[in-house]
Order: sequence, then C-alpha cells, then structure tokens
Amino acid sequence: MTTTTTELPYHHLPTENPNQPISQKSLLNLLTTKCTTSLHLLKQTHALILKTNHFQDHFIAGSLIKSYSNPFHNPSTSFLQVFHQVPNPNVFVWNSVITACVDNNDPCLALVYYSNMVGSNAKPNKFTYPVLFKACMVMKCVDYGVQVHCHVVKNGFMDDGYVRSAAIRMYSSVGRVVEARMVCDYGEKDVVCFNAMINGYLKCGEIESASGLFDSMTKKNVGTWNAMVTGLVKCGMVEDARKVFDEMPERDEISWSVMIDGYNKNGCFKEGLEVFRAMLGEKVMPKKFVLSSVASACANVGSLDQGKWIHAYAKQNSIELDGVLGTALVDMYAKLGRLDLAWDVFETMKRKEVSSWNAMIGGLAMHGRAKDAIELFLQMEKKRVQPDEITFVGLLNACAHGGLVDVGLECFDRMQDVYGVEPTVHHYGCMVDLLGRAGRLAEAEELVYNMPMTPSPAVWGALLGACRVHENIDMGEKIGKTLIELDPQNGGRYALLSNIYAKAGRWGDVKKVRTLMKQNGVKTTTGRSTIDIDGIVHEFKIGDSDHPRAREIYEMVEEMIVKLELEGYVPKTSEVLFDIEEDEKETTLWRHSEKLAIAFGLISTSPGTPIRVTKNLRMCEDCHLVIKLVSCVYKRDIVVRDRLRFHHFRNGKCSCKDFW
DNA sequence: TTAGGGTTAG
Repeated sequence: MTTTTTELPYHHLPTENPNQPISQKSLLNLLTTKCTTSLHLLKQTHALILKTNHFQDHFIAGSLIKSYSNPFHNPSTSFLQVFHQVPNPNVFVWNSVITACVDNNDPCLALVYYSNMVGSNAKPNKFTYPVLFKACMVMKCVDYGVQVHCHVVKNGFMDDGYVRSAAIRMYSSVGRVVEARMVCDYGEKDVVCFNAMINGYLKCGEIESASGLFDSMTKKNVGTWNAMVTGLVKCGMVEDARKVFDEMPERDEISWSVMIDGYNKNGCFKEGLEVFRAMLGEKVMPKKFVLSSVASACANVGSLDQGKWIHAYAKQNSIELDGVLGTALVDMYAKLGRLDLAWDVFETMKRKEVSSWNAMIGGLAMHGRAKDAIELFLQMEKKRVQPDEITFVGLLNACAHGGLVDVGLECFDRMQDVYGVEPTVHHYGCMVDLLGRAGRLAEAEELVYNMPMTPSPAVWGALLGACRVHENIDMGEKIGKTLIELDPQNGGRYALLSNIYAKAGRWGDVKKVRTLMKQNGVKTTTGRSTIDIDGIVHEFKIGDSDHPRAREIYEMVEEMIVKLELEGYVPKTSEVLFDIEEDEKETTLWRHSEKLAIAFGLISTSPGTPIRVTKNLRMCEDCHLVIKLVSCVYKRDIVVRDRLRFHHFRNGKCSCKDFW
C-alpha cells in the first residue's frame, strides 16, 4: 500500500516557473494560505525566504512573524526569534511583533516591544495604536492606557477612527465612560466609534446614556442596532431588546443570533424558537451558531421534532457537526432523552473537543448511567484527550446519581493528582451530594466545613437535600437556617427547610418559615412545564388557565382524579409549602404545571406516542406518584425531564431510582 | 504601499 504525503515539497510550490526567482507575491500567498495549517510548510517557506534573500524585505519579514504567531502552531517564542533576526526593523515589522504578542496573550510583552520601538529609529504609525489599546484593555490597566492615549495625541493619530474605537473600548472596559465619550466625540463622526460607545455604556449598565446616544444617531448601521440589542440582553432586559430588534430596518446573521441567544440566556426558550421561525420565514439561512442556540432551546423545551429538524437541516446543507454544533446536538439529544441519537452524533463527529466528550459524559450521568459515563471517560483517557473541570463535574454527578461513592471519591483524588485539575466549588458540591445521597451525612458535613473556599449556597443546598432524604432533622434545621441567611432571596431554600419540618410534622415551624419568607419579600421561581405538540411548544404554569384548551385540560384533570382514586391514590401533601387547609392543598397539587402539561398531552396525542414533558424545576413527590399511576391507568409512556434528571414512566414504574 | 475597528459564538 502506498502512502501519499499531504504536504508538497518545494518544487510543487506555486512558483510560476521553477527557473524564475520566486516573487514576493507568491511567498505572501503561501504564508497566508497553506502555511496557516502546516508548521512544516511554514518552516519550508521560511527556509525559502532566507535562501532567496527575501528576508530583507520588511513586508515579508513582518508577514513571517505573523505566520509564526498563529495560535495553530503553538508559537510560544518562535515569532520573537524571527523578529530578532530582522536587521533594522521598520514600523511594519514592529507592528507585526506587537500584534503577535497580543494575539498570544502576552499584552505586557507587547508594551515592552512598543517601548523598544519608540527607542529605535522606527516611528509608530496609526496601525500601532489600536493593538496597544487592546493590550491595555486585556491587562485591565487604565494607567498604561492613558499613556498610550497621550502618545496618540502627541503623534497626531486621534483623527483615525480605528485608533479612537480601540481607545473607547479600552476606557469603557474599565468603567471610564466619561473618557470614552470624550474620545468618541472627538473630530469627525465615526459610526464604529459610536457603536463601541453604545456597547461601552451598556456594559457599564448606563442604559439611559446608551439609548440617548442611539436615538441621537442619524446614520445608524446594522452594527448600531446589534450593539443596542446585545447590550440590552446582557443587562437582562430581553423585552426591551426585543422591541429594538422588532424596529430594525434590516437584520443580519448577528441580529438573529443575538436575539435567539438572548432569549435562551434568560430562560425564554419558547420565545427563542419563535424568533427562529421568524428568521426562517424571512428566508435567512441559519449557520452553525444559530443552529446550536436553537438546539439548546429545543433541549430546554423538550422539542424532539424541532431538534431533529435542526439536525436534518445541518445534514442537508452540509454544515459540519463540529465542536460547536455537534456538541450542541449531543447535549440536546441527551436532554431530550434520546441517548441513542446523542451517541450517533457523538460518534460521527470528526473532531471531538473536550466539550463534546463532556456533553456525552454529562448526558449519560443525567440518565443515571454512571458506569457508561465512567467507561466513556476511560476511552477519553485512551484517546489522550485532556479532561477539564467540566468533565469531572459530569463524572462526579454520574457517581452521585449512581450511588458509586467509592468511585466518586477516587475520581475526586485522580482529578487533582493525575490531571492537576484543582477542584472548584462545583466539584465540592458534587462530592457533598455524592456522600449525602449515600447517607454519609457526617462526612458530607465535614467536607463542607473543611473545603478551601467559602461554600456556595448550592453546596449547602446539596447537604440540606441529603438531610431531607435521610430525615436528619437536627442537621437539616441547622443547615437550612444557614442557607436562608446566605441566600435569602432564593425561595427554594425556604421550601426545603419547610419540607423538612413538614416531614417531621412540625407544622408550627412550617408556618414560621412561611412568615420569614414573606418578611424577606422572596419571590418564588414559578415552575414551568413545556410540551411540544406538532412543533408548537405549549407552556404551563401552576394553575394556568390561559391555554386555549384550558377547559378540556381541566376536564381531563377531573377525570384523572377519579381514575387515580379508584387505583387507591392518596395525595402526598407533605411538600406543599403553605399553611393551608388539607383539601386546598390537594387542589393546589392538581394544578401543578407538569400535571397540566400531561393532561394536555393525553387529550392531544395518539395512544402509541410517548408524552414528553420538560420542567425547569425539580418535580415534587406527588407529581412523581401521579404520573406513575397515569402511565399505568392510561397505558402511556411518559418521559419527564426536570432540572435534575430523567424520569421515564411505564406501566406504573419509573426508571429513576433515586427520586427525592 | 502592504496591516488594523464595533455587534454573536457550548
């Protein structure tokens, strides 16, 4: 069998005629094309440059520095070595090396080279300064930034829009919006400077100033609108962002992407999908980033059909399932309960990144398949893929759900000893969960008190959850109180403590928790359940009556009550927080969002198809019980994914063993 | 001369 070399030897390089001397143009062409993906070819070209005396050409030398600084080649110091070979570097060569330093995350070195440049014969030009401002921004050092600004003024480059926009970004990145605005208002109006300014204001939370500037602009471009939409989304003002978005005279790929992603980040997945539909309606072709955002929205509302559509669309349009889109699809299918499809995507991905492995391991963990998650991790080790902290969060979660305490403990040690991954507060949370679920409460508590950082509310929450399951009232009470003090605005914390009291029959204390909650003015996060019927996402909140088919849904609920009571169903009211009458509690329970969603599923789907519901919070014990019975009485497969994990109900049984 | 800016990205 013969092997073919992918890299061509010299005589195949595109010299027009091998007897003619190679031109500057073809060398530059080589550097900017083939050499970007092959260090070998870059070295060959370097040799060719030296051999043909082209190294004296400053433009060639500078371009060579740029090529060596390409992160693809893991440059470290190679571009510096090239730079130091250049006799009497001119401004272009200096600019090249300064840019290369910044591109390789060494902004400090960029400033060192700038000061050397100033000390040499070469005079900085307008191309020198944008990258220097960037260096100061990365270093978060406004003092250096001010010095650079002085040099700009002294050398007369304040008229340049590129220089000024970089200065605006530098100043506003450290909150100095007044200085930024002064730079922005200097000289000729430049739309990019204004856009950078709008972005700066919004990053500093100065919404009024941003909209003031926005309104004052007469020649806005798409970037201006995008800056406004992006900024508002980042300030958590999705509704306002949407208003601006709707007014846009034209939208580009970024506009759509920002809006869809903005909805995602604020938990409004249904709205995100609606915007995506509008995008398709306007015949805009989505690319991989939008597709991956939409995949995530599908995962979060439980839209398997739309998720499959995204996958098929990518296939049809030959969009590669790379580290971004492929991983998003793996994660999506796993969250939609289709580990088989997640695995198909994972296997077909040519370039798997750590995040891809993480998504697959996390997916297995979520489904309680701890052993498979560990097996996959071993494969990852074999393939010499360096795991990161997220990998271990997935593994530890898998161990916690699967009750593999010893494996989990070993994993925690190996993470540090073998992989040098320092445990974060998340890892400690997993460990507390792992020990707590297994009933090793004392060890879990000890870990919380001995961890090297301040325990986050989530860590306390894991411990408290364990206290509740293992009915350790004393520890639970202590932890519950600590947790409420630490995180007084989180309604879930009160609910947990209240549940602990309720389980112990301490109704007086339940009442006290409720009063405290009122005093602290806590807003509870409402549970929302979604179900996708024929591509339309239906969302339910507790006691929802907005749905067009609300009457039928409640009739179905009534029917369910009758049928389930015949099966001997008794409501589990212990998790109802409020100090209300017992029969009222039962009514409340029946109005829970997942029950409404399932009632709707029963009336709107055919008997053979599984009913898939997704809930943003943890399912309560009563819902778990009811759905189990419904699956039996109505002979339906029901899949509910809540915030923690999968519950697959069939014939009155649930695949999820560790429900709490 | 040649190069460089703002808005997105699991």
